[in-house]
Amino acid sequence: MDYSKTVYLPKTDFPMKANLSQREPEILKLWDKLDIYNKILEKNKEKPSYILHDGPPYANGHIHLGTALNKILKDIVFKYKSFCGFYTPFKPGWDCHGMPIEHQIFKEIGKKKNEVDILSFRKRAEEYAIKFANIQKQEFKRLGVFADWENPYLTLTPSYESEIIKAFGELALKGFIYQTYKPIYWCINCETALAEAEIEYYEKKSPSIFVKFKVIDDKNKGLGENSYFLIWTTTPWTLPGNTGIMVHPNFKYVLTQLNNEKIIIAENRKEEIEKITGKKLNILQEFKGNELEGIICKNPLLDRESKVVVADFVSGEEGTGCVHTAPGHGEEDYYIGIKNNLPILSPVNEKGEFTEEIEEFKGINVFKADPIIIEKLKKNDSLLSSGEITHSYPFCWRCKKPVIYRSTKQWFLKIDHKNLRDKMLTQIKSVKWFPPEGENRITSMISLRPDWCLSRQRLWGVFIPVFYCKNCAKAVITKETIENIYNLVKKFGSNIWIEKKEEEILPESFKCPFCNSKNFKKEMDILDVWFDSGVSHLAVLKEENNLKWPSDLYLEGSDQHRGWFQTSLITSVAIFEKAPYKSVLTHGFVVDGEGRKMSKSLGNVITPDEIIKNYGAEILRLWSVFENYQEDIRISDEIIKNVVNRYRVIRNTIRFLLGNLYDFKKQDEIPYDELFEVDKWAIEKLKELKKKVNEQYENFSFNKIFEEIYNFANISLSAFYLDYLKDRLYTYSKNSIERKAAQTVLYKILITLLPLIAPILSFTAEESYQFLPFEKKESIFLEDWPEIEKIDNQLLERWNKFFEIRKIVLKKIEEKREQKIIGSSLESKVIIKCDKETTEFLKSFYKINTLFIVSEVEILESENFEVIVEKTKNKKCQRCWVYFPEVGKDEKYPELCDKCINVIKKDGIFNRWA
RNA sequence: GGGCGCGUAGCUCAAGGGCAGAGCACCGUGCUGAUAACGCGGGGGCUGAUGGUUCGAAUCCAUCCGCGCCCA
Repeated sequence: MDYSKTVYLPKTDFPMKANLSQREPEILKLWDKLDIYNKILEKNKEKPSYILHDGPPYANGHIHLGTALNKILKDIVFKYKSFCGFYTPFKPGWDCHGMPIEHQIFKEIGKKKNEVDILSFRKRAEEYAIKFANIQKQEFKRLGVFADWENPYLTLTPSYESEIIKAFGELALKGFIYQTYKPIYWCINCETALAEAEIEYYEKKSPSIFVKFKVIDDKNKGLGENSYFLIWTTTPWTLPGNTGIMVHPNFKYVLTQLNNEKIIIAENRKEEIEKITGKKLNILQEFKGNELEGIICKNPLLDRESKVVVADFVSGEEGTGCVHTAPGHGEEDYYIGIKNNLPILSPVNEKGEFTEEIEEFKGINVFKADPIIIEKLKKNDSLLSSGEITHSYPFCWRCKKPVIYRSTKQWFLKIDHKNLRDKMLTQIKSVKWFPPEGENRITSMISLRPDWCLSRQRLWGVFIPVFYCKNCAKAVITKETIENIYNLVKKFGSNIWIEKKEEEILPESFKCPFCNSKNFKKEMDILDVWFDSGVSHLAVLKEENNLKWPSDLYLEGSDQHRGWFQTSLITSVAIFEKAPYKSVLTHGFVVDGEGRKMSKSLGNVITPDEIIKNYGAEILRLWSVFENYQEDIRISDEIIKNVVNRYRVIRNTIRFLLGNLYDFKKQDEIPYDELFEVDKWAIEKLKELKKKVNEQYENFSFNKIFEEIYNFANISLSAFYLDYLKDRLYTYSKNSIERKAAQTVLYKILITLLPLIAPILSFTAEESYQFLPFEKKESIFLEDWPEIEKIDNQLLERWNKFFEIRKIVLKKIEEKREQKIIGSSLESKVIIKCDKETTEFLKSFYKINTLFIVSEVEILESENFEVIVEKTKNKKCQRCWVYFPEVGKDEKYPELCDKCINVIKKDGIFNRWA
């Protein structure tokens, strides 16, 4: 007869096939209906808070794998901390101003910066940013991320913008803000500043000249009369702005004889210079670059000094090793100039003409000045050689004309004011960095960073709230002006700066504090967009948002060491003398299967959307913790397949647990002491898992969390405990201690496992929670985190010894299987020969044959250890499939063993769904 | 070019001076009462390269190569 109807097989509607891309939207609806985010907050509202402050992604384009990864990791932290009972409001944000959006709008409308109406342009930019913030919001929600989606922070709202004004004002009043010249890309045709993104590089023909700078003070280096530094340049027009000569501190320089003059060049450039001059250069003296530092030369065009300074980026590949330095006409020149106190000149106006600063060339276009300058150098015998060169040169993206570096006045935040740099370095030490290398990284960046240039000659951003007195030309920023602007911006937004005239933005009858004049001109530069997000801790972490300052955690990509971590720290320490975060976690970048970054040109871009459509957001969530996120995180078809595989194993284990609990009620629970020893082993393994997983959540070691859970499900459960338990679950009497004890353990495992996986596998945890066949809450996320319990290590040790022997037994069984002597392991009889101690050890295990899943075990005392497997001579019980000697002896049930006969008598024949 | 980091099996990760390991994938196989599931067994490595320190190096040192982030 068919006894399969008489065994208690698993039963559940929880499907084996996940079908995630269809099922997830259903679960999202459930969460929406429950208003799960607010329910979680409600549950913990009296508890201590844990504030994870969301770094705002840029509101441009769709989310990509990097932003998805970032938000998923934040969501995992949010869910874990809320499970642990913290009050965890999470306010998401978007960065809305700045160049990328501005650039995009210019592309769409096909106009130049000085051709547009500022207000309508800004309106368009605003619409664009809001549109993409909303798109990304939907995309983040689809990932199963819980957040206060209805109340995000946008950096373009009046309330946020007014906080930017306030922060700038505080910094200014504390003396951190100053104004000075800095070179920027400038198009003299469009008469506008250009950002890096607006530059295109093309080949250009330029003059190539070698120029002598006469030494006027050799600082006792013994150079003697008629010594010259030889420099090379392709932009003769920048020579009037020259205030220095850079040499490499470690290069070898030589003083050489050329005709009746002495020329200093790098030794390894000598041959090249000999070619150009056609003369052999005899070495008179040698120097290391840093020995030349401080020597004073004379600018060959004007009566101005030019100081020798060292810079380790000086090239040994071209030129003379002595580099003409005009701090007003180049980025590197500028930083070197600042470092060495070289004057930063800006003798060129917006049309690209020399100003009265260089009387001789006043009104002359810089490019047209080149031949004039070359001619003058030739006349005063400063020109060694002159030629032409074709090289890569920056051009304007709009008019395609060559651009120049031009210095304009810009606003800066002084990093060394009031010991800000040192204070930041101290604060960095008090912050916990995950991984710890992050501390080192940001420390070295802060130690070296230059002052922060806050000015941008752009349209899409918050205006720098400064006025210039038309009478005395001084910049004016006072407590009163800031307060007035703050109130106006809070009410009307930053457009007010354009919409209103100066006198309407200034406090009533405001007078210049320097000269009492009443005529002002407002600053038209905007703030660096990094300033916007850099003050988010001020604008967002406020009581009115139920948040608090400082935050507990910032969690962003490792590029933010230079970006947001740093800008936030600067504003925070400058204003409050304290870091805005207690800990900072960084993750690496998403790269392809070969470790290369994703780019359109490489064609290796994978989008979150593809993964969601093909596999489900759950797979993306699992991928996010699958690898060590502290390094680069790879993604490829193979990796995704791997992730999917592991997902299936976890899902199936949950399904097996659910299926075997269909008739279990909480009151059936068997107390720990009455459980079988193997059940206690499973409980101890579960405790061990809880402890490890908890530690790893605390350390944010997400990939280890999943590995632990996976190994538990796969190795402890699937490969041993569950396999072993089938006999007890399926074949013992419905309400027997064997069966109820087993179910007790499965129940405990399941209700522990679901919270442990829920922060990561949120969809699956919720889905399976809804299938629990007993009383429960509305959502898994309203459950409590499993309590950590003391582990019985002695018991685990004892069982480790058992597993060593089991491994040998399994190997021997496999040998017999290969020899086609047995198929199912239940066909085998295991004979273990071993010493007295081991004999006693093995005999102490209850029904050890069931632990090996074999029918018979014989333990014999012997000097040598040996395991023998043979085919059992017993007959197979048709109900429990175990081979017993008594099978065939009962008249009524000749196919069954004694145990099964008793079960049938007790439970009845057709008992399966009873 | 500089700073920080990474490089161990096809993939994801361990081992941090003492026999190079796990899971997945792969191959073989069992079961048919987790069945698009589950069990068991197996093969697979010049630890990115070269040189050094050491009785002994995946591990420590140097150089190089490749990759990522940031900066120039």
